[in-house]
Amino acid sequence: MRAPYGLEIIESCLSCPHREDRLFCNLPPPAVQKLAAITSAAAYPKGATLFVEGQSPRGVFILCSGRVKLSTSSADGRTLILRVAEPGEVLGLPATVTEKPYELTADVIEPTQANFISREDFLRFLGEHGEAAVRVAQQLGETYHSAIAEMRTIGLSHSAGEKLARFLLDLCADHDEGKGEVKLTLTFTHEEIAQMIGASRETVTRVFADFKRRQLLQVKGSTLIIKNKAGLESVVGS
Amino acid sequence: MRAPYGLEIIESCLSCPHREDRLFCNLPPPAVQKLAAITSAAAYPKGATLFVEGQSPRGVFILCSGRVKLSTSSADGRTLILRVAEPGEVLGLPATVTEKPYELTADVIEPTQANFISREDFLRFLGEHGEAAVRVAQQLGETYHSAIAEMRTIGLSHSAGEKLARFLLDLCADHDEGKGEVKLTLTFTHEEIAQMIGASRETVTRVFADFKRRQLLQVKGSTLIIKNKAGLESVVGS
DNA sequence: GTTGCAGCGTGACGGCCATCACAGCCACGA
DNA sequence: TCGTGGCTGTGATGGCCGTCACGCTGCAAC
Repeated sequence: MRAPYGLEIIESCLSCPHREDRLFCNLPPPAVQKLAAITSAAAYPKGATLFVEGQSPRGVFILCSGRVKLSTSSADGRTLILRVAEPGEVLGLPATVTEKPYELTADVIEPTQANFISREDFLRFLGEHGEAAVRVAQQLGETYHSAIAEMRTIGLSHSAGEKLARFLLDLCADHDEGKGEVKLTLTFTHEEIAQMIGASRETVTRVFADFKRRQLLQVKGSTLIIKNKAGLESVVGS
Repeated sequence: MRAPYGLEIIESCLSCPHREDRLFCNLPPPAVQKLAAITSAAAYPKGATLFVEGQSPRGVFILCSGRVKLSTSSADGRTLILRVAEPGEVLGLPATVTEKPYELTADVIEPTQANFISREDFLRFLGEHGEAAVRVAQQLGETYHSAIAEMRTIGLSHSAGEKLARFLLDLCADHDEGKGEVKLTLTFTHEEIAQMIGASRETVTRVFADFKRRQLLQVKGSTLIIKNKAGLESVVGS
């Protein structure tokens, strides 16, 4: 799935395979050059933290490879995971453009390479290149969309089963458009899923067991097979 | 609070008192003129609907006066209210810039006057005026912020009391920075509050009763007095 | 007036689920 | 080879809160 990037990617992450379909593709050459000039690349090990909720924004991170968990947590230690960012996404954008504190915490869960652009440079760049600002607005709109989707799975369902079903169907939608039977690799622990859907770890385990019993899905190691998508959908609409 | 606008506001809503601190203030004169040219004003009665979740985006609405409820709802009739937009806000922005369906439904709850700009005109305008695109990005960032805040009140709390306390404290933060005792007018029914915090109407009633009993707040008609803000905060952090 | 309706207050009941507690299991390293 | 730590599975328990049901108030229309 993801290419085994060598170190050279650090030199020029702008040439990574994700750029063509992402934020700053197809900008006029001078803009791309300017962007390259203010960009600095770095590698982050698993467990590293790009930024923390409440910090004043240092700038944006453009993900080249790896995966980053975006979460918020309350004083008493409860955590809510909003989403897991994949290569090509830009992190810290809302906080940077509004110049308000980061609203989320970004933790690396798979070794990651990312380009960093400082707030000052980034804002100046946006001011000088209107086309880029439009792209930024679009990306923000999409981020907002996904936040709303998350709100729906958490806020509009009474039962934990409903929430998990919604979550799994969202996964399907992202990864595959298969009709009858969808196979995907589950890269989350029950604990993490629990924090994404607002439930307890034990409940996730139990609901999974229930779904297996009802032949809705099947788990082999870390691969998960949705046997009956329609069944899951009926769980949602119960 | 809000001035009793006459009909002339429909002619030139751009001169309404909210524009100076909002989206398209301080743009260079040519941009403002262009904006005025593509803007059309209209009045909407209580109960009207500006747009519906799932519709393909027609354009953006700039609120001049009135209040508009932004909500999403599930197949089985449950409704989640995300927020209530006040004069000066721009509605439909994320959907319009991403050219994806509106993700929310906008219902007028107080007679409203709004400026409309069609999607085509708006996108062309953004492309031609980079400064405006930057403003749009900022507004989107702030909308995102508030969505995250909402997620926290719904997702990070176990008890309904916690959710209501969070909700009330957010209200305080918006309207007043008083330290000890905050007075504000509650323009929502229990039902609506329930839909905002993801609870049932009866639970909201009961929790309010509980808070009154514990001297945390006091209700007289439609005015609500937070007697003990610290107390509410301790409810949140329980 | 009175009729209707929208919103609020309150009791009873039952189910879902968070929590605690513990037991297997697997990978990994000493 | 044995520990150790992270993850998963499962039972028992209790409490919160959603739901149903009903009564109350206040307001507006006729």
